[in-house]
This record gives sequence, C-alpha cells and structure tokens, in this order.
Amino acid sequence: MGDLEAYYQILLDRFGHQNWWPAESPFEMMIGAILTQNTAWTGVEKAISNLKKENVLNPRSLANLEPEKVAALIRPAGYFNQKTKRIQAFTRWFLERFEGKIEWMQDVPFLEMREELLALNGIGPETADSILLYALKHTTFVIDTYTYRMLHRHGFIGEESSYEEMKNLMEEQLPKEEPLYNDFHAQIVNVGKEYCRKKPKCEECPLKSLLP
DNA sequence: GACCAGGCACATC
DNA sequence: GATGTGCATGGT
Repeated sequence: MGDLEAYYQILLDRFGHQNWWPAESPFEMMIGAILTQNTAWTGVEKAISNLKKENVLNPRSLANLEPEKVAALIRPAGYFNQKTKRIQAFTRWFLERFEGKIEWMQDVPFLEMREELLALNGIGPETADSILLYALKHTTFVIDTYTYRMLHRHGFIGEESSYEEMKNLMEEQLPKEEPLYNDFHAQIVNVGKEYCRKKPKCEECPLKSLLP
C-alpha cells in the first residue's frame, strides 16, 4: 500500500484529533513517559494522580523524596522500584542540567538532546522520542509496539525491523511537520488499543481496507 | 489463571 | 550482534 498519509487521514476522520500528550505540563508529560513503559495507561493515570494528591509531581519533590515513598505512590504503574530509580535519576539530571526549566531544555539542538536523553539510565529510544516530540515539540516520530504491528501487518516492513529503520521509514514517507507526527502516533496507539488487543477486532478495524 | 500492557537494561554466548 | 531474562501491577 504505499501512502502512509492516507492511513493518518482515515484515522483522523474516524476518531478526530487526539490532543496528545494527556498531561497538564511538560514535566508531567516526561514523568508519564517513564511511567508508561510497557504498562497500560490506566495504571499510569493512578500513579500520576497519587503524585498530584501528595503535591510531589515537581522536580524538587521527586528528587528529594525517599525512594520508598515514590515507589509506594507509583505502585499502580508497575515496575515501581525500577521506575522510581529512573524517575529520580531523570529528575536530578533535569535539575542539575537545566535547573528544572523546560525552556532551557528546548534550547539544546535536537540531535544533542536526543543523545543526552538516551545516555540516561531508563531512557530508551521510544521514551526519548516521546519527550522530544510531546514535551519539547521537536519533529521526531515515535515508534512503539503498535506502530511496529501496523507497519508489519500492512507489509511496510519485515519482522526484524529495528526502531531506527521504522522511524526513518515514517519520516521519509511523511511531511516533516510536528503536529502530524504528534497526532499520527496518538492515532496509531488509539486504534491499536481498540482493535488489536485481546480478541482482536481486526474485521472492524478502520485500516482494514488498506491491507495488502 | 494465563496473557498482555504506549520498554529498557543487563547478562551471557 | 543476537538472544534471553527480570522488572510488577491491573485489566481481560
């Protein structure tokens, strides 16, 4: 099938703009990106809600809190010990490197920022690109398991494609526009959740007509 | 009671 | 470089 822009158009027409990322601030977005690693969003919502209730969803509080306290609050998001370390490492870096100012983070050129993020423990390619796109507004396409499934199922890529291959494919096929990258990734996750999860409703999928 | 979820690091060969 | 495993809760 060739035209990935057509995929986006179908999803947009069917579901409307997704208005991602679901967060009240860039900092909340970045914490959410770590919390959602291999985890259902419902658990992340509870974790975020717990952090807000305790008034600790800010760099200073998260950096200084007892790890056990953070772990208890983010428990519903799973992997709470790992994620506590990742969140505190990220938050301390954010404070030391940028004094907790998102605008300073935005001033770093895209490639340098991506390398810095990837060098942090617990930040891999998807989390890095999510932060770059949704918190810093860089035009970088986010690849996740849903994107892989779609690209593979629709014959764009083979079974063994790497993250960077898929990212390059998406970016070659699409106009380099941040709002498009933002909403297209959101649409892919949305349609994937609804039609590709357990008891997959493949027959009703809006993208079915585009199958090879 | 399996199986999976908007990954990532690390160990081993 | 490729492959395997631990991390953990909560919903189907």
